[in-house]
Amino acid sequence: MTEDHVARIQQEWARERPDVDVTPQGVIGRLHRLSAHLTEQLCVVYRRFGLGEGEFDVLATLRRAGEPYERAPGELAAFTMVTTGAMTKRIDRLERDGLVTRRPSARDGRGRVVALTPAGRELIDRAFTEHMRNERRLLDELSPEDAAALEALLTRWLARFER
Amino acid sequence: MTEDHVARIQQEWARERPDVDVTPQGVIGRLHRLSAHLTEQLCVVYRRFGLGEGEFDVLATLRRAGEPYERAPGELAAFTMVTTGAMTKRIDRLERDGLVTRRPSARDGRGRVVALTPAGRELIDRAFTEHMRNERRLLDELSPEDAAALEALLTRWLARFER
DNA sequence: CTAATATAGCTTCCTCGGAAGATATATGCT
DNA sequence: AGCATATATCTTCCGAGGAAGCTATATTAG
Repeated sequence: MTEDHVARIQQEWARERPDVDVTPQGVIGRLHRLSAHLTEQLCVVYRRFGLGEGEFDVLATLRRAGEPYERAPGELAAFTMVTTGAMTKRIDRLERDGLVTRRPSARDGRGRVVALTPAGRELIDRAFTEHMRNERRLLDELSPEDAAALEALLTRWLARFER
Repeated sequence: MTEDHVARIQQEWARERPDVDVTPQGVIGRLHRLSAHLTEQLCVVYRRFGLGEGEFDVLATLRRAGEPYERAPGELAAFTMVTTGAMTKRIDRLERDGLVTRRPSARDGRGRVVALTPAGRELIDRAFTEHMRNERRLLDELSPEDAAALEALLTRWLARFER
């Protein structure tokens, strides 16, 4: 009852490798598993709209940019933490499905501008509403106090990586 | 200073979609990004030993099983949260590199037994020591109090998914 | 005992993303 | 201006995992 999967792993390591301190696993291992479970649940909603996680992320990034819903591929790659090569392929799929367009940049001859189509905007608006409903459902497994405390801790740790 | 990447995303959504409550992003978005950063850092150590994340996980699971360091492929798949098809291929690679062996199960004609070789055991013992040093380094970005509080919260939330 | 079903592992095909390099354009130095 | 370097995107090739189906063995119902 009181011991979860990660606790059992730690006990096994304590028996097999008593010379190694495995307490960091208690945080990092659980964070890793929790993230996997959450991602899996989020993908259920993405799939309902015919999207993968990558495509959803791109559409959402364009949508929240505001009118006229445009970004450079490089910006999209940086925001969504993938390489530019991966971004090219995400945009390829979205373009094929008529959700975004790609045109040369007026300012920079090397650059491209990716823009939401009306269909893309309509889809991401519906999908995002559902997505946030889904995140709310998952987060409601925690009390509001726990959620607030968790957010503060994650923010502090994350700041060490993102600057 | 006080606003991070996720906070900026939330502000943009608040402007573009004031009808949607995006507060869950504050927790789930940060958890997701943090997990990505941590995984990236952990992979640096795996790579130093010629391993990917998947192979490391398999070797570690076998190692902490204790003598004689054996598991069924299906158990390994369940423990490490991948499909049995993915596990087959991980074992293929490890077998090719001489780190594990595969033999038929004596009890169940359908089953196989995957076992660490001496080379596999030696490698994972060295890699695991380094791995925990690495996790310690990453966790030390937080104060001990914060780390303990975070572990408690993650444990509570994770329990909702793993039973 | 036989037939039906369940289970374990593997195979095939597909999607996705990373790494490295190619191409075109931009920028900075002299 | 002219050349070297930096930048933005795309291309190619490869590695890893998922989904679905295959095969062999085990288990259960009748």
